[in-house]
Amino acid sequence: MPRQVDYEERRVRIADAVCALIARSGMEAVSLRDVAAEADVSMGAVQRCFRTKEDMLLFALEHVSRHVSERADRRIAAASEPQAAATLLWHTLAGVALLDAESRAQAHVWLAFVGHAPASERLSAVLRETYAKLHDLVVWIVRYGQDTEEIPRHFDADQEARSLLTVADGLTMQVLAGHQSPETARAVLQRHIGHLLG
Amino acid sequence: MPRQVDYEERRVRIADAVCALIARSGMEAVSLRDVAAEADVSMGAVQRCFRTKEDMLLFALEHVSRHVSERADRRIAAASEPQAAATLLWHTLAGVALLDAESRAQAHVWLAFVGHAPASERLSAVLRETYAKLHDLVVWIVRYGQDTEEIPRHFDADQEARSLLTVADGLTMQVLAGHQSPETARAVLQRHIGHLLG
DNA sequence: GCCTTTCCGATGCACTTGCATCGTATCCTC
DNA sequence: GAGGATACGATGCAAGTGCATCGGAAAGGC
Repeated sequence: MPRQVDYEERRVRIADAVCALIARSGMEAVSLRDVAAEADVSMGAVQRCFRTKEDMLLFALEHVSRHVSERADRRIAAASEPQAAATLLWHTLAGVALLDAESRAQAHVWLAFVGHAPASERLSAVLRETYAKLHDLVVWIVRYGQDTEEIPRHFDADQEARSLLTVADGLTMQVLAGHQSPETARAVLQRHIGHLLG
Repeated sequence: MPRQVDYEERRVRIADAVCALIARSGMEAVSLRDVAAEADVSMGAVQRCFRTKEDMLLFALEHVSRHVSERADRRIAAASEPQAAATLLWHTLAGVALLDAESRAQAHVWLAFVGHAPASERLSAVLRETYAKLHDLVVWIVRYGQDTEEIPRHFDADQEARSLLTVADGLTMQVLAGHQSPETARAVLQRHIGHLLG
C-alpha cells in the first residue's frame, strides 16, 4: 500500500483556509491557487482533496455548519446537571449569531454562502438543512423552558424560536456590516430572551 | 457640441443589470462583459460610465441604498394625514426587509455587499451610512408613537429601533436562504411590532 | 457642408482562472 | 531490498478577466 494521508484532516485545513480568505477579501477572491497558498499546500493537493472548486466550497460550508450545530448541541448534551432554559438559549443563540471575534470568519463565510445560494442548489440545500436543525433545537429549548415553568405556556414555541433565530441572524449581519458592535448585539439578544421569561 | 447622452440614466440602467446578475448568480459572476450584455449596451459604454469595476459596484450599492431609504422616507413624508405609528413601522420595516418578490434582487445585492464589505472600505462606509439613516428613521417613528401614546413611554426608543432593524435584517437573510417564506417573515415582523403596542 | 468635439464599439493585452496532465517522490507489502 | 501503487507538485492550456487603445460614427456650431 502506498503512502497514506489523512484526507479528512487536510480537507479541514483547506476549509479553514477558504474561510480565512472569504473573511479577508470576500468570496470572489477565493481561487484554488490562493487557497492552496493559504493552507500551505500545493495546488495538486487541493485538487486531490476536492474534485472541483464547488466541491471545495460545499465542504467549507458544511464544515462551518457542522461547527455551529455541534457547538449548539454540545451546550445541551454536556449539561450533566440541568441548566436554566434562559442560559441554554443565551449560549446557543450567541453561538449561532457568531458574535465573538473568533467566529467572525465563520460569520463571513455563512453570509457569503447565503449570498451565493441562488447560484448553487447544493449549497442552498445545506443552508436550509442547517437552519432547520437550529430551529428544531431552539424549539426544543423553549419547550424545555416551558416544562420547567421558566417560560409561560402561552408562548408558541415554534413562533418564538423563529423570532429568536431571526434576531440571531440579523445580529450576525449587522455586526459584520459594522452597524452594531458585538456588545450591543449581545444586549439585543439578552433583551429578546428576557421577553420570554414572563 | 457633440452628441449628448444621459449618463445618469445609463448608470441606473447598468446598476439594475448588476443587481439582476447578482441576484441570479451571485457577486462573483459579475463581469463587465456580462453586465454590458445584461444592460444591452456595449462594454465601451460601461467603461465610459464607470472608471473601474469597483466604481460600478459602488454605484450599484448606492443605487439600492437610495432606493430603500427613499421608499422608507416617502412613507412618512407623504403621509398628509397622520398615520398610526404601528402602520408606519410596519410599512417601513417591511420595505427594509425587502420581503416582496420584486425586492428580492435588491435583497441579494444588499447581502452580497455586506459579504463583500471587508474587501472594500468604500463599500463598507456606504453600508454603515445607510444603516445609520435607517436606524434614525425607526427611532423617529418609535418616538412619534410614544408621543401619540400608541407606544408606552417605558420603552427605550433607541434600543427598540435597534431590535426592529435587526429583525428586519434577519428576515431578509432567512427568506433569501430559503428558511422562511415571505409570509412567515411578515408574521414575525408583525409580532415584534405588536410587542411595542403595550 | 464642413469641422470640431464627444461618444462608441471592437480589438488587443497582460493576467488570472479552474482544471488536466505527467514525471517524480514517497511509502507499504512481500 | 525490490516492486508497485499512490500522492504529489510543477507545468500546460483554453477560457475569461479588467482595463487601455483607437478608428470611426454621430451631432452640433460656423
